[in-house]
Amino acid sequence: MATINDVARAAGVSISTVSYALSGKRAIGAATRDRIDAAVAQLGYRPNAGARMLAGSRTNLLALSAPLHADTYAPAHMTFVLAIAEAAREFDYDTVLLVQDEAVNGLRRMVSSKLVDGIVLLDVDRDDNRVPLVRELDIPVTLVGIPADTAGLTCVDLDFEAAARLSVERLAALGHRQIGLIGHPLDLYARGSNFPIRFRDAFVEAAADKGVALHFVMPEQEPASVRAAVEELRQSLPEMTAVVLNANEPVHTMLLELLRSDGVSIPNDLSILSACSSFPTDMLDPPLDVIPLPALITGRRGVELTMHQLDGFSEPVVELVPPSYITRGSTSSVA
Amino acid sequence: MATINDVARAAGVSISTVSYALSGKRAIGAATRDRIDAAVAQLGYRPNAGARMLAGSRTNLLALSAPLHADTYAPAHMTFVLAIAEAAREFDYDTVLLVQDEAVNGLRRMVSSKLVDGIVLLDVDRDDNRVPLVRELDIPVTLVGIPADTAGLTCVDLDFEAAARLSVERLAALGHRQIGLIGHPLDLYARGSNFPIRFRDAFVEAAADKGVALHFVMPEQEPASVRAAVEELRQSLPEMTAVVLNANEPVHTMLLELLRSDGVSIPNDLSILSACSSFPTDMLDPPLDVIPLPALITGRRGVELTMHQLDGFSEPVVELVPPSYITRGSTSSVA
DNA sequence: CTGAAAGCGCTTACAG
DNA sequence: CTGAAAGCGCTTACAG
Repeated sequence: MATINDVARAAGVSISTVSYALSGKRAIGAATRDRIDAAVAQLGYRPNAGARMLAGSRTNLLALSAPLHADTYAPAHMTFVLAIAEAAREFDYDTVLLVQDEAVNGLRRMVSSKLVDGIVLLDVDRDDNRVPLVRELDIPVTLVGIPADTAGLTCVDLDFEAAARLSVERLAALGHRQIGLIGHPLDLYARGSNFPIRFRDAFVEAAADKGVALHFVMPEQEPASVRAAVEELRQSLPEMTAVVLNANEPVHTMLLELLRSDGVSIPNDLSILSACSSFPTDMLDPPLDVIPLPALITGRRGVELTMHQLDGFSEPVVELVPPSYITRGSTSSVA
Repeated sequence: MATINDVARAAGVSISTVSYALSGKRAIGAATRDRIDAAVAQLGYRPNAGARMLAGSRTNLLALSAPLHADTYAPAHMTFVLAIAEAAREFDYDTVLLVQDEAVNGLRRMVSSKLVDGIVLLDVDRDDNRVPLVRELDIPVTLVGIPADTAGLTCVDLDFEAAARLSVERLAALGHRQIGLIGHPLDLYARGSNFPIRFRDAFVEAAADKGVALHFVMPEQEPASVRAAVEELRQSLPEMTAVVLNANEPVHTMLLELLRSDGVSIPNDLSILSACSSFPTDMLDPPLDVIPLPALITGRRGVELTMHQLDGFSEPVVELVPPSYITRGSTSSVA
């Protein structure tokens, strides 16, 4: 493998000139630059990562802490991981993946061995055990997700509270007075999971504000449980005209299948809105109105905020991405 | 951050002694070792990753090439990624994640910058564009999955052919003479995806061997498509008494839901076997007999084979993990 | 616009 | 059992 010495020799310059030509950190004569570029291309030279880390101030490596809980929904999770790894590449960074219980130890290891320049945390719980560690770490960190106490932290996430309000407001404006809310499985809330709780609480509040009757169910991801949940909604809200889903894709499919076999027509008999979904709802039958969870946007933003910190921009911020509403014809006004 | 010099000074020894004490590469006096350990603990010393990479022969970093196709099934994929990242940790390795179109360029970058000691490839197609590159790379590589031409490559995967034969043999032994096979969506086969094709071809062959009538369908992951597939099976095989699923979890759920609403009793009316599934089939209703796709085993084995190569063990091998059959009561003999 | 040289923090022969 | 020292391949003041 060619080294910077080989390139310097081939181009007839010193290694510092090669280094500067490659980093662009000082002006280089056109002829010199051409000779260097040619030598680099011909030798297939690529700087040695270890040497660069040791001599320079950057490792060009980013740690992605992605602990996976038993109840982690893989597709959404994968979208975030992808978004972050790809965004990192745009800044010429590679991503070191930290999983599972390695969460806290792994972060410590990354930092004290100076392997990475920054960290992005995924899957942040309200009361996340990585947060205390992150506070004392002297390295750029961004949380994708909002813990209970954000003091001193840089965070980014969809504005779930605004998404919940938007859900209620849209349906209330269409005349709906009884709305069923289908949430995630119970244990997610019990564990202190982040966004399901934020969404639920804001939804309850917005419903109260708008004078909308609300019932909340948390089915498991299986047909029988979804069926029972729908029954419960019908019992509690005899005049229910709309359902909001803050749930995973399989629950959507099961619900639509169930309504179909019950002969329920959407949106004539029932309006349906999918809230904070990371999967495409236009593939469903029928396609559903949706307030997307923009994993690509928040994931990428997590990387950008980390890079900003690397550039010395270090004021902690909590960035909330405003929700958007996409119409697919699954809601209508009450007759 | 403490360096090896700080530790050496605190322990009253030379840095080489510290280095050897930490690596265990030569004998150290008990008293000396104690002083070094104490200094390391007190200073919170951890070797600088860049310096280690540059001076040593190992980077302790493994590249995981995990391109995600549009039709990648996230849960199975995530299980592999997890298995590999965790197995790597057991060898004191961290994992650099390479995604998407970065596939080929990313590998090149890893190798020429000497960032990683080895590579594991996931999601290997029959005719994978990473394979030619990997052949010319002078670094340990293991493919999890078997490409069409394995010359010179180290690969590991479930023995899908054996799994297909095992499926047919078990059902044939129970007296089933007409078996429906529900595969993955059509485009997977069209794209030259790896294991679905291997499974299908071996299944067809084994069925012929056993004199079993077979019909093969490839539904999309939606209720209507699964329903149509089942109809097609019933048309083609009027005496069908068993169905084998080589499909993703949602298709399982949809099929069982559909059979339930049709009043089909399992296994009395129909035997069902889930083949090469990476998710737990005992959570289904009813639980299904399964030949598991042991992602944890093959993923971990992929890492182990890479480590073997690092230790100088470099004969290319194709390791096929033998399938196992787990009974859950969803199959029975034909009356 | 370019070069000589120090130094980043380790590992590992070489010596004793 | 331990140490002094070379060297890994870069980056970046320091000089000119």
